[in-house]
Amino acid sequence: MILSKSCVYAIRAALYVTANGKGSYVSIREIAEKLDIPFHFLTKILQTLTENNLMTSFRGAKGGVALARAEESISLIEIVKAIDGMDIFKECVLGLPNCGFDRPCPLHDEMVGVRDQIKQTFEQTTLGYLAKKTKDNNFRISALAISA
Amino acid sequence: MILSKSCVYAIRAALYVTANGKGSYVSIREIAEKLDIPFHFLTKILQTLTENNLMTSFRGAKGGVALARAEESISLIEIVKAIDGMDIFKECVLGLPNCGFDRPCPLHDEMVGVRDQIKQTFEQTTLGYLAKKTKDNNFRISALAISA
DNA sequence: TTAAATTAAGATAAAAGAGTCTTAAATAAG
DNA sequence: CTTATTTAAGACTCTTTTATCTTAATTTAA
Ligand code: SF4
Ligand code: SF4
Repeated sequence: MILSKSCVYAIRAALYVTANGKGSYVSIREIAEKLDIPFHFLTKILQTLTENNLMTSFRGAKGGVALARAEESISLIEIVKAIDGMDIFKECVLGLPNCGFDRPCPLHDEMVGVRDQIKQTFEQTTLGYLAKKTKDNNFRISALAISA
Repeated sequence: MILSKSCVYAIRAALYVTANGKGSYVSIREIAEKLDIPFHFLTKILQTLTENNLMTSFRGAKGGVALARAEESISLIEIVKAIDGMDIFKECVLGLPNCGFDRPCPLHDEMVGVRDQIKQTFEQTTLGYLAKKTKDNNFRISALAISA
C-alpha cells in the first residue's frame, strides 16, 4: 500500500548503497542479489534515480551506482518523487477528481491528517539517518538480515 | 493509494445506498450512473458485498441492493475487509515478508502509527455517520455533487 | 588489443487490476 | 402467460505494473 513496488525497491536499494557504498560504487547486480530484487528491473529503477540526480552511475568493470550527494542530505521524499511522483500526496482514500479542502469527500477530516503525516515522515527521513538506524538496531531491508 | 479502485467504488456505492435507500432497494444502474462507476464492474463489486452479508440484493423489476443491517452498525472496515482484505493493515511501506514488531524494517517506528490510525478510522467510521456528515456538509462522493 | 564486467536502452512477456460484453435467472406488472 | 426489468455469472478485453531478455556502449585489466 501507499508506494509502488518500484518505489519500495528504490528505497531499499538506496539504503543498501548508503550502508555499503562508502566512497566507491556498488554494482547493481550485488544490490539485486543481496536484496532479492529482479536485476534488470532494478537497473531501470536506479536509472531513474540517476536521471533525477539522486545517484551517479559508472559503466564498465568496477562500475555501479553511488549516492549523488551526502547521505544526510537525501530524504526519502526525493526518491518517492522520482519514482511514484508527488500526486500520491494530493489525493488519498476516495480519490475524487480535484478533491481537497474546497471539494472534500466525507473522509477528508479523518484522512488528510495521516496523509500529511506520511508525507512529513518521507520529507524528514534521510538516507543517512535511516541507514544508521538500520545498522544500530539490526533492522532489515530485505527478506534476509542486512548483515552478511 | 491505500485502497484499490474496487474498494473505493464499494465505499462510495454503500454511501449512496445509505443516503438514498431508506427502506427500499436501490438499483445498481442508478448507483452506477449517479456515481459515474462502470455498471458491470460495480455489479460484481456489490455482489461481493452481498456475499459478505453487508448488503442484500433483489432480482427482477424493482430490484436492487440495500444495506443488510442498520447503517450505524456497518463500519467502513467491513467493506475494506470484503473487497481488499485485511492484509493491507499488516504490512505497509516496505512490505517485507513477515514484517512486524519482531522483524521490523527501518521505517517501522515512523509508519506503524499512521497505519494503525488509518485502520482505526475505518473501524470507527460507520456508514450512518458518514452519510449524515455528507448530507449535513454537502460533501461529495462523486465527481458531481451528491444532490440531484 | 582483447576479454571481461558492467550500466544503458529497448523490446518483449507475464501478472494483476480495471473495465466490457453476453447470457442466464429471477421478479414484477400487464 | 408474456414482456420488461434487474441482478448473477462468466467470458473476454484493455491497461498498468512488474519482470525478463537481448543488444549496445562504456570501462577496467590482462
Ligand atoms: S480525504 Fe480529502 S484529499 Fe483524501 S480523497 Fe477525500 S477529499 Fe481527497
Ligand atoms: S513499517 Fe513495520 S509493518 Fe510497515 S513495512 Fe516496515 S516493518 Fe512492516
